[in-house]
Amino acid sequence: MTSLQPLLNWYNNEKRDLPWRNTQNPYHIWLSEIILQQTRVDQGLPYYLKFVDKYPDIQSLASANDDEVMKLWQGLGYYNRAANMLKTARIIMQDCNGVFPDTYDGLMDLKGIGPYTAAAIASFGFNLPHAVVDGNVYRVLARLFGITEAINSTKGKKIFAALAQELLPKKFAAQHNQAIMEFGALVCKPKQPQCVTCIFSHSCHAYRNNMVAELPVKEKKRQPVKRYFNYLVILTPKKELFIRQRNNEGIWNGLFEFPLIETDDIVDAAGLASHDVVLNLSKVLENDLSLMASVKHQLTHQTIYANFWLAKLTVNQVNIGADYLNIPVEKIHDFAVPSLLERFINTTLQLLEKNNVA
DNA sequence: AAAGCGGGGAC
DNA sequence: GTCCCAGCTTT
Repeated sequence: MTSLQPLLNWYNNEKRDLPWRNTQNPYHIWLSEIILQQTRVDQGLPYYLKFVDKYPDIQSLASANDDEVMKLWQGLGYYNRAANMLKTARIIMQDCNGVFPDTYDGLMDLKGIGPYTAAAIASFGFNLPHAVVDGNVYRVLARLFGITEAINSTKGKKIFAALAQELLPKKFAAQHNQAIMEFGALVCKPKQPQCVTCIFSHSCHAYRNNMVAELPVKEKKRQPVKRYFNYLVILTPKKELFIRQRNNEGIWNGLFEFPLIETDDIVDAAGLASHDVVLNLSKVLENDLSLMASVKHQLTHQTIYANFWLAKLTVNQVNIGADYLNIPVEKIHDFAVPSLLERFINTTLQLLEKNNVA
């Protein structure tokens, strides 16, 4: 295996029709690449269409409202991507006259753009000879060449980056980069790769040596931690509730949520009574806190057990802190919230409203 | 070098 | 349940 020459022909015959292909508009390419970071094409596609429609150029994005962008990003995950995208759009407007940098190094200076995305924009947008190395490329090269170095080790990253660059046909950088990623997504898949009909089956090191299932090698990750969230759904007589924007550099940064009490273990209503927010409410509660829903939510590195507690008040005004917003129940749909809350809002809270129990 | 960051699809 | 996806930032 010394050349990936058959790849371009395969790509021309088998490629999917995707809206960010066959354009050299750096803004559109950048937008698609940010959205697709650690995100499947099927999942990212509707978001790409929404963003292009609402923000057709970098100027419209740069002048957008932060919370509005976050709302459009809701459900896609890795929310710092949206914040960094907005920062970068504004920097390009202010410092670069609205024109995207057209060099790899210039792109690398921007927030949210790393080695992969810089190579992608450089090749797709400007046809510069920089090889992309994403999850697909790691897998394809590891198998074709039988590389057992871990793809998430420093040494491994260097080896794969150098090999990818060496294999790049410099006159066809954009096509080749698209092709190898598409090949990884459609043929050389993580599970059940299509080895029998693969164009490289005669030369693939992993296939010839029965190592396909073992490659690529990845150093193991740690165990998810368990967290226990208690959300207070505080309802006033005139049907308003309280939310707050997360601003702690942790998960869901920039999203909104109900008042949250995090505990070290599962607690009941009595176990919440000693916390400040509940103490502040205690004199104006219509009943004790009642459990509305109990939900398990799996993130990559955290397992969140969330309980939603209904706190019906006898008064409309209550002082639980300056950073809380007091909004009519139906306005919750205007705010970007974690998927965990979105599901609760569209099920349990919706029922509560409909039955007019509130 | 290692940790942290989402959500969903495939198996 | 596990794995992984057009990765990047921070420490």
